[in-house]
Amino acid sequence: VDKSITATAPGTPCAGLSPVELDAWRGFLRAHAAVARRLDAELQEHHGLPLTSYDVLVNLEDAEGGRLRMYELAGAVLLSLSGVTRLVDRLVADGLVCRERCAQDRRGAFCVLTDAGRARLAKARPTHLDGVRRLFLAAFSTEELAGLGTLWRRLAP
Amino acid sequence: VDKSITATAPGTPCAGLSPVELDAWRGFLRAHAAVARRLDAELQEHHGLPLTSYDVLVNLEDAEGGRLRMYELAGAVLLSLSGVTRLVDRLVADGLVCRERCAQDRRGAFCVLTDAGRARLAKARPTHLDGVRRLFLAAFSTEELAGLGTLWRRLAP
DNA sequence: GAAGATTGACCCATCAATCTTA
DNA sequence: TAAGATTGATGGGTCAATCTTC
Repeated sequence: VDKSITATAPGTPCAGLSPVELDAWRGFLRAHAAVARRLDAELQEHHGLPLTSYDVLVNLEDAEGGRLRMYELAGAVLLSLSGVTRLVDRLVADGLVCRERCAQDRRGAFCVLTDAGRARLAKARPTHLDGVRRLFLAAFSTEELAGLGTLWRRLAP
Repeated sequence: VDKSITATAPGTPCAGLSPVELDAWRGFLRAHAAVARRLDAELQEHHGLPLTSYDVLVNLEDAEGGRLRMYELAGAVLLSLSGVTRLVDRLVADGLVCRERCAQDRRGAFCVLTDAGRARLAKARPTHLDGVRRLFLAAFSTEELAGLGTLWRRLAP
């Protein structure tokens, strides 16, 4: 019997992954690590802006009135609520956003993009988009990108 | 002219991404964040083992003699050298690995899998593999997985 | 001097507990 | 009591500087 695929010791209560599965999975992990690392480094070097901070600015600019509730921001940037609190603390210190108490529900707070934040984002965006194209998009055809898009949609939320 | 694709203000020195590009890129980021988060949580809950620690144990077991130089380990788990030093510190404290000075080159150090580490890995592996299958592999056909594998190979190292 | 690895200072994120307002 | 957000404690990571051995 050919055991070359699993390389699992006899008696092990689980079978290993096939080469195809391994390549898809490990490649996915390596791809993410490599691209995210370099994008963050480039953004940091040229604009003093970590990737997560950039992500916050982008989401605020896309939002109505340049403002988002803290919990909305957390959902948008894939961070915990407390993580967003700290992140916004830093951005406030840098003058890129400000907080605004919510008028109707005084428990709530908005995070609002400042003019300085908008300006910084405008400068950083070309760097970031260039990086995404160069390090990720450029490797694939339009059809392949469309394929990837549909594949991602299948993963459970 | 149809500007609906870019949504970029006039005068902006870069064009935005197309919907197809956005779906492929953002989906990639969300997919990674979601899957990695849950895998780490499951491993941590059932075996008290973070994903990076698990990754170290796997790489050691695959290696000749269950041992790897620190710099080799760093390359394998996609961490900086100092990051690996800290990580191995923790694993040594847990008794899952031990350090061994290199005989030929006394600057170097090996990280060696202990029996306890091997045992812990054997228990954790089914949980991890099940998670990878359930949260990632199960969403795709074999052909699609093979496709993903070839796509990842195109990204620059 | 350079390679292999560690350490010190610091950055960034999470969970659980907390504070405030509804 | 519950919802929105922040805080304290802690885990885990990076870079730059350092120590040892080649």
